[in-house]
Amino acid sequence: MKRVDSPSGLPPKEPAPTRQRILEAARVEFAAYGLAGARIDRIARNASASKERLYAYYRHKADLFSAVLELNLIEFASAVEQGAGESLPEFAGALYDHSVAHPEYLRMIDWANLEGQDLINPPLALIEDFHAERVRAVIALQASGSVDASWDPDHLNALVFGIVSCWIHEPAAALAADRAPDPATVAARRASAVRAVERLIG
Amino acid sequence: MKRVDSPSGLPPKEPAPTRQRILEAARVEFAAYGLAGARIDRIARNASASKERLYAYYRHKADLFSAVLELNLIEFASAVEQGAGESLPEFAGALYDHSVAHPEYLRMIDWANLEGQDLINPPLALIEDFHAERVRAVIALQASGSVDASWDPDHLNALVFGIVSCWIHEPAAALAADRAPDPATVAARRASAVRAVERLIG
DNA sequence: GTAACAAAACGAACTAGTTCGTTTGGTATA
DNA sequence: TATACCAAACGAACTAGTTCGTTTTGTTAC
Repeated sequence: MKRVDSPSGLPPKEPAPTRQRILEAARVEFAAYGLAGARIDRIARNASASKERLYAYYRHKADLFSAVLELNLIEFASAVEQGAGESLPEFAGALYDHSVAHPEYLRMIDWANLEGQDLINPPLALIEDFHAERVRAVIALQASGSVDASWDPDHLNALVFGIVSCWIHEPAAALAADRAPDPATVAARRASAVRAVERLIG
Repeated sequence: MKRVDSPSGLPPKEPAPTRQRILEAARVEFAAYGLAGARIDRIARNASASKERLYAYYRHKADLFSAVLELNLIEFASAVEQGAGESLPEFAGALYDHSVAHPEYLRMIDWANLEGQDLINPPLALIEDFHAERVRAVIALQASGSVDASWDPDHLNALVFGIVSCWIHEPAAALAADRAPDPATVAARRASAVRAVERLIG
């Protein structure tokens, strides 16, 4: 019997090796439920894989969590560095857009923050690299004169991050958000975040 | 035989009714491990109470979580309204101080944000009340001319919240914080947060 | 004071369901 | 044959929640 992965004449559609399907399913699961709340059986089922395979590729649940976190950090960093060059307000806007389009990334970071304090062996280095690069970018902007040089670049970086993600963490905004993105609100918030950063650097 | 609650001549030391000891232990447990990660047995043990008593006072685990969240929100709101009146930067400073002295409150809010989306029956109203009050305060400050009136008060409120808590959520700062508060850093961050808010309202 | 009573609490065992991680037997592919 | 895989099941530990007999504590009446 032949493989029927691509029924029509469509491109081969690389059948997504089992390992990656598992990682992808784990990504969804961990972002939604965190480490303690995630269920291995659910990950395997959603990956259309067997648990036997899951444990063939990842030793522990925490191992898989760590792999997801690592992948997320890499993708997040690369996505962020796209809209990085120009100005800090533009960067904030790009970051905001990304967080709206892909909330899983910030969720995963929050989970790691709350319950992953121990199992951040490879991820930790990634975080530090990413952070260092961002701080370098801020320093460069300060040197170029477009950003107030009296700010501690480390602090300014954190502030931008905090401003962009404020609606995700502010209780009223976050809990009221039972499936109600509302394009107009999103746009208005984006504008406020950008404006806030503009004021900071002025 | 006489009561031997206070061995020495110290004040009676109201022996903390079981129910409250349970609530207090649950507070610590949930703030540390979240809803899914918390262990009922551990709560009972740390409360020096029996599980029988725990379930006599609270129906479910989620019930207890909800009670903890509610208590936290009430205390947080009242603590916050202390340093509320004056200026927005001062308010931000007070909020920052509180978050440093009592990180459990923001942790609990984060947990609720991530995994408590369903069980926020009484808490939700509290959050909305607290939010409404904060927004009113911002509007008053705008009317008095001390805060730029062109800001959406709702947004400004969220921004202040995001600025104050940015070091809690920024990955590098949060994960690097393996028991390293460092008074000087804390003070510098506080100053930056206050300064950031000053720039926003100017 | 003390006997009687009830509420609050203890503690230990127990139920029933869940969950991680492992194993086993079997199929398909190269 | 060897590798990758699956479906199913299993075991052991864990967990929420319950039950029950006993003890402590506070109150009320005598």
